[in-house]
Order: sequence, then C-alpha cells, then structure tokens
Amino acid sequence: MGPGPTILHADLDAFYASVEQLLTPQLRGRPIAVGGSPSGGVVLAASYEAKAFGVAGGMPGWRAARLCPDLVFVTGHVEKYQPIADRVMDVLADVTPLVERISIDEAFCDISGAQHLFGDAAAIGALVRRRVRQEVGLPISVGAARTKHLAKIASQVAKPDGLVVVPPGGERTFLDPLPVDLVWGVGPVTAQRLAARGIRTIGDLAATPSPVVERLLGHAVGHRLHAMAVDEDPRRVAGGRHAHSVGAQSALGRHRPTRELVRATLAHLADRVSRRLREGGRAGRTVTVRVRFTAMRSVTRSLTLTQPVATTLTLTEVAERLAWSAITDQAGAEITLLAVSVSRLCDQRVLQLELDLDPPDPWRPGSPPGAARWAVDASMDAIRTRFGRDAVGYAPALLTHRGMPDEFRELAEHEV
DNA sequence: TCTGGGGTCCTAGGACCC
DNA sequence: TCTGGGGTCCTAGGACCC
Repeated sequence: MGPGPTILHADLDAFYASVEQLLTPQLRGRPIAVGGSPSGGVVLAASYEAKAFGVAGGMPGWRAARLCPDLVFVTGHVEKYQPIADRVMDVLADVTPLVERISIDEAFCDISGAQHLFGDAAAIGALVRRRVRQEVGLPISVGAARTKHLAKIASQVAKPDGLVVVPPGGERTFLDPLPVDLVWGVGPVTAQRLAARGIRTIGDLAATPSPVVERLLGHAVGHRLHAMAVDEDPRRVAGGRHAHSVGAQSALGRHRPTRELVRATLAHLADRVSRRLREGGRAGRTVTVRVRFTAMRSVTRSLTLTQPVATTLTLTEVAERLAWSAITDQAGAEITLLAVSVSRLCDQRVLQLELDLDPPDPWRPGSPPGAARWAVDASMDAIRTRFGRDAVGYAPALLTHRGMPDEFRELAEHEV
C-alpha cells in the first residue's frame, strides 16, 4: 500500500462565474455567463446552472443564448478576479510552501511535509475547502493522489464543490472506468483517434501496448498519454517557472488588410508584448506572427534574429514584414485576427551591454539605432509607471478597440 | 449566427555541419 | 562520382490547456 496521497490539486469551480454570484446575490442559483452577449463575443465562464444547459467557456455568445434562453450575461467585476484568486492561493500557502500555481484559479500542492501538522490528505483537502468557503466565499474542488496527473483527474471528478481522495492501491479501480478525455492532453482530436481504435476509457488506454499508442498519436504524445494511463507520472510540484514566450493577439472582425490597419494593430500588439518583456527584464530572438483569415484559417510566419528584441519599434517592424509575407501569400483574403509573439527568451540585462554593437537597421535606412529605441521605450515605460497605462501609447485612434478589455487580457498573462 | 486571449509542447522537413 | 549518419537550428503547422 505505501504512504498516503501527497499531492493535492485545488481548482476553483467556474471561477469567474462564482465570483459574480458571490458579489451579486441575485445571480446565485441562476444560469449566468461572464463575457459575450447574445449577439456576439465568447463566453469566458459559465455558472454550473448554465453548464447544465450545455453552456461552456469559449462558446460564442449567440450559441449559449440559444442553448439557455434564460441565461444572464454579465460583464463582470474583472478587476476583482486576480486579488480574490490570490487570497485562495494564500490559503494553500498556509498549508505548504510547495505550491505550483498553473493558472489564475488552480494549483498543485505537495503536502508530504505538512501532514504532521494538518493530518492526512483527506483532512487537508477538507481544511482547504472549508477555509476557502469561509474566508473567500467560493466553492473549490480538491483532488488528492500520489501523482499530479491523478490528483488533477480526481479534482475534475470531484467537481462541483467536492473532494476526492484516491487511496494508494486504489488507482486502477479509480482510473479504469473514466473516459479517456479526462487524461491531461487528450482533446477532441486525440479522443476521436483513440475511439476509432475502440479506446474509450483510461482502462482501455492502459491496456493498449505503448508502441501501439505511439504509432497512433506520434511518439511523444503517445508515450506520455500511455504513461499517464498506467499511472506513471514522474512530475514533481515545482514553483516559479519562467514563461518561454510572450505574446498578444487581437481579433479584428472581417477586414481587407490595409497598410494602416495592419500597422496600427501590430504596433499596438508589439507595444503590449515588448512592454511586458521589459517589465520582466527579458528579450527574445524569435518573432512569430499569426494571421487568421476567414473560416478560422491561420497562417504563421516566424523569424529568428541574431540579436534578441525587446523594443516596440523593432518588434513592430519585424512583425509587419512577417505579416505581409503571410497576407500576400493569401492574395485577396480578408483577415480576422493578428497575433505577435516573441520566444527564445533570454535575460535582457545581457543585452544592455551590446547596445553599441547594434547595427543600423537594414530595412529602414535612417531609422533610430538600437540605443535610441531603448531610450524611447524607457521613457514611455516611465510615463506609464507614473501616470497610468494609457497615458501614452503607440496605438492610433483608428483602432476601434472592439476586442477584450485589458483587464481580461491581464488575467491570462503568465509570469514573464 | 460565425467563434477571445494567454500560453505549452510536438512533428516534419530542410539547411547546414562534422 | 556518389556516398553515411548524427546533431543542431530554423520554420510552419497543429493539438491542447486555462
């Protein structure tokens, strides 16, 4: 049998929607959607009352409204989400310092060193749930098991507002009957491929030889999913990881791509990305642009530079060239989204020493050399720090800001 | 009635080097 | 003249997660 479960996965239930129901008592017990509207946009989160009708996050608002005629759309107290979620994480940190937050509303905890203080996994799970309910006012589900993967599945099974502990030795009994798409990394496409081979439960997957799964899904994915199905998950709980990429995107509606629209949008996105890079003391060598055309058709173009970038102007120029390379390849097509991302990140401080070596920009003779670009960004950053984010910006007024408010964007940002 | 925004990881093919 | 095999880097696309 061995020792008891040592990993907890704690996951707030329908987080944004639960916060709205907490703040506005009239919304409690009612089907609500945060974000979107009956005429457009997407639903960011749905309350359990709405989920009962099939409403889900990521769903277009019009479809949600059709599924659930009484659905209440709320804009949300977006600015409250981060501080409230942070308070929940503080509760977890009271139990153990080994907390790995994987998104705004969920985290793993290694409780192996906490049990002499607070009891076994079941006791700690109950304690966390009680404290979050009493001190924050939100429902949270907790799964406990020997591995992260199993703990995460357990918390999904526990939802809503429940606790599931997988006892050592009970792993197969727990896992085998569950649908295979509860395995982390199995989405609609993979589930369909597995179903075509008659693999529908985690038990089916575990009983299929690993090489067969690898042939079906590719080496890495097949190997990992099979390992999870047979309950071999070596991952440890680990805190504070750096992001590997920083990006921003903006949905545009349908537009013929004009120089003005593309430049204004990319300048705005490049500004968001480079500002975050500078705030994190980072820069990156690879610039990737994604252009989405109608019918959700996407094309990406990327370029790896010899020197890392973190300046708005340079990033804008590179992004513009990449975007037009994609757009001209799809002559005449309308665009619906532009995205800019920077990867192969490195520490920016190394860069500062190389300013004098920055060669003149070959694409734009006469453009400011590297040092001047750094200076421009530094003063803009300083103005924003003193007078607020919107005090100064690159984005021209022609950007009609039809996308998501910045507060929503920031919720999704990872630690740079 | 027509789909947000932030990320991670993997694959496949080609260039290039030894 | 034609030939091996491995490694690394880069690019484009795609599945998936929250």
